[in-house]
Amino acid sequence: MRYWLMKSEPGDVSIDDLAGFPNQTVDWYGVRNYQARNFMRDQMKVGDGVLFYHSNCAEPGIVGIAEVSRLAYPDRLQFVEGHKYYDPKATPENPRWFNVDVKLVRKTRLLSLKEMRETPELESLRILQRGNRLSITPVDPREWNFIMKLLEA
DNA sequence: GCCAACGTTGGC
DNA sequence: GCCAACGTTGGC
Repeated sequence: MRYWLMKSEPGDVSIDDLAGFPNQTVDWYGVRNYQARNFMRDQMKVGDGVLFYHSNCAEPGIVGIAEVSRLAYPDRLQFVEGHKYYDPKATPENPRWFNVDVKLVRKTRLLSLKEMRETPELESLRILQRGNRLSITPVDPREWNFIMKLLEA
């Protein structure tokens, strides 16, 4: 069992969008970075914990807890010609991009990027490291537990 | 909109 | 395989 932080732009899929989706589940489409893909394809298991993070918006931060609800499978959009996420080098026989399904556990208060930066216990969070741009990053169990406590408060 | 940081592409 | 050019991310 691992823990992850997954960024989503609320203009694309927000926590409220997720809450309104059938089964409160979304296929995590559109990842086109190999490191992030590898995390999904090679490491994520059903039941892994997910911090749902709003990025590229007015109030960036963690807004909910979710879980991996389906193992990685080929991202359908890589095959859709003309789509933003189309990849001409991908074929159904040899897909390049994968996604898991993510299911909402519960919405939380906003744990803002600012607050995380001001919290010494979270210094080691990957997302806070200089220059980090990865949309999916592993979260240490200690970091996860600490964040769970912060979100209860 | 700016721009630092970083990933990808493609000529050589 | 190098590396300059270009594209993207994402906070501010």
